[in-house]
Amino acid sequence: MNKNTQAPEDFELESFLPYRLSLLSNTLSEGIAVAYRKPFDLSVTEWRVIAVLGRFPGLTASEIRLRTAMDKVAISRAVKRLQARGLVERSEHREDRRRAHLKLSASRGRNLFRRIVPRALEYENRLLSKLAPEDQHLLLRLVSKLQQAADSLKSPEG
Amino acid sequence: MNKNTQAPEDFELESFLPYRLSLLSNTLSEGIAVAYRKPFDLSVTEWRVIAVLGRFPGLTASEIRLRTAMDKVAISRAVKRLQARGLVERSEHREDRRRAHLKLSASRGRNLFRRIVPRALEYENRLLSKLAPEDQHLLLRLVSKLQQAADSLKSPEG
DNA sequence: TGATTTTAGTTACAAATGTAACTATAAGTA
DNA sequence: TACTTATAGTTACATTTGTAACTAAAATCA
Repeated sequence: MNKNTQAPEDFELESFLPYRLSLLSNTLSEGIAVAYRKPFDLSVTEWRVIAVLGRFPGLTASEIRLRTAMDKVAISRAVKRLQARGLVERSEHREDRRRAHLKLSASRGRNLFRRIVPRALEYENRLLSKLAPEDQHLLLRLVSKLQQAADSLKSPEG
Repeated sequence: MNKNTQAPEDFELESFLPYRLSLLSNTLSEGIAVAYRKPFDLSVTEWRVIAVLGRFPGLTASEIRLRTAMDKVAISRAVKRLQARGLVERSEHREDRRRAHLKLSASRGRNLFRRIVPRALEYENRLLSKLAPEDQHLLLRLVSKLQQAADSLKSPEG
């Protein structure tokens, strides 16, 4: 399935799937940065927090973590900064004072969200439009499959 | 091609391609780390330098950069550490004293290379073996296509 | 040839990220 | 209830990574 045989001397990094996906992911990352980092001064983590809260207002930090596989420290930092910028608000949790519900602020936060999402989607669309429609579906299906496969290898005896 | 419409409120990060590829790439990264980071104390960049020099002995740092899209500072640091550990050797460039040819040391360096490559390939194989053979080909083809697409969007008016 | 610009690679500093320890609260248990 | 353990989230520190400035050598050019 790629040029690599089992002979070490023939190993080609360029054909190695983890390397290629890492490259691709970095390229896309740079690409969408144009949608949020440059114009709105947001880090990747901050954008993800905004994206998740835009869709699911009132989540706690832990719930964001469950949804995004981001680190809890990273989330804490992102929320702190977003709050300081008046983009995110926190409110008390009724029966647990350790937690806090988070949501985009009605004006600045949600406004930002509404401006970023179309840009992000536009980038994704421009990208996918370079593939034939059937390839677009295939790609997403295979990415899902591969993610499953990779996850299963993490647990003992995948 | 995914669940995202143009309505911001419906945006689902989980369906957003750049996000999914970033997740996938991170999962694979952790996965192959078992092949080189834990057992041999190598960073991703260090492993890449070793991989490239294993295949193409005598490259200069700039040539490594051209082949791998890694940053020149990152390469410089990786080479420095690998050299200190006796894994990489440098030799003078005949007609340009700014450059240096790099290669794995005959014993320790090449030895390491020969031990890592099978582990890396084994991980890749285990991963790909979870996909049907025709899906394996498809995946690699689509990754290539998408990389091309992403690259073309970087230059003015892709 | 001498002056200027480019290139290879390194060093120094700043910013981002990861890891561990910590605080506060809640839950479990005896 | 008192005591122990677990959880949510933060803070502090170490490590990694990125950016800019720098050094040395080579190439260009007048």
